[in-house]
Amino acid sequence: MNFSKSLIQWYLLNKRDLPWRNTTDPYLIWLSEIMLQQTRVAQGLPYFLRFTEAFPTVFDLAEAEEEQVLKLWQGLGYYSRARNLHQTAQKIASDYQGQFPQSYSELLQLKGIGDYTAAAIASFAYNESVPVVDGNVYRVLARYFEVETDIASSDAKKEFTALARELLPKGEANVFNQAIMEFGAMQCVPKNPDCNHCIFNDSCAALQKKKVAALPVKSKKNKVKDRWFHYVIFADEQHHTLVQKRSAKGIWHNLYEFPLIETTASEPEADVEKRIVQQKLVPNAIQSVHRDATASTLHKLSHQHLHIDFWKVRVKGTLKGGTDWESVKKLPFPVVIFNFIEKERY
DNA sequence: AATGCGGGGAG
DNA sequence: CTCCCAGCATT
Repeated sequence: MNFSKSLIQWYLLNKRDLPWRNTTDPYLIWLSEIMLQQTRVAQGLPYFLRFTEAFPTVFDLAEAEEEQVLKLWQGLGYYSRARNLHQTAQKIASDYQGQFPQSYSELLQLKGIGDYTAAAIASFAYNESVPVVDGNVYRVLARYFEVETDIASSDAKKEFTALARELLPKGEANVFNQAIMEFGAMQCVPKNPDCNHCIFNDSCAALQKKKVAALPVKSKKNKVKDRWFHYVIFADEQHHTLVQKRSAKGIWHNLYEFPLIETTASEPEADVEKRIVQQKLVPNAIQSVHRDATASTLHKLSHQHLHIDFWKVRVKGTLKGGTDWESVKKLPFPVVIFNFIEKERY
């Protein structure tokens, strides 16, 4: 039996039962695909369940406030996905009467939908014959066919897409695309795959040449930038505090945070304390300033290491624009900040 | 063609 | 610790 037929047969016997596989509703498929970009199924699944409960249809999502969407997305990361999701829902609701476009090329026009996601929706919802190429597909094909092209290079995408297109059985895009990704996620895993119990252990080129661990080739190395965040948690006489929405380009766009003093290097506590007092973040008289030593943490993102301190500042009177703690908890925050908020007792 | 964007799980 | 996950937008 050929590669594709074997793969589909394996899939039908071994596939996981996942909620977005029991539907051809493009809304649900779209939602799952956006959530699963660069995200493991185990991490995305609870979010998918919460989203579909909160927003059963694309109209429900379109009518929501962005803040509510971001709150539900809190902790999943890559928040531009949530913002684009919301924007696109509004476009589908208003320009398309709630009906998703039904072709790969039309789907590709929508915000947040790239080559992979357009192919996934088109094949899963409409069985259009377009190949999906994600991290799983790179790995499975690179190993089985011993493709040594650096998958971080620009032409790798074309090469692997062309290969996947050739392998796509006519009329079976839906099941084949699901199959090759599931195979990559469950069997042909990045580290220490169980090749002894693989259906392709007599035909996989990488296995025969003992190159499984070396494929796929991926060159990328990312430089990590260090940043120092000093968050100021004010508390006035009403036990209210201050939060602000991050509006600048960069991480956590449109999420909330406490007033922030960022330094380009680690600084002595006394210097930071001086900054907090001298910057006059609020007009109120300051009663006390101290760093919450137990809350300090190193938060690691893919490209940044954030050295985060939390400073508690008691002030006299009433903070202008202050918010009570229970209301604060309802806003969308980066997880590292939300973890602090949840531990905090007021 | 490169870079920025999150958070977490596996080894 | 490193790698990488059902990638996309921007430059």
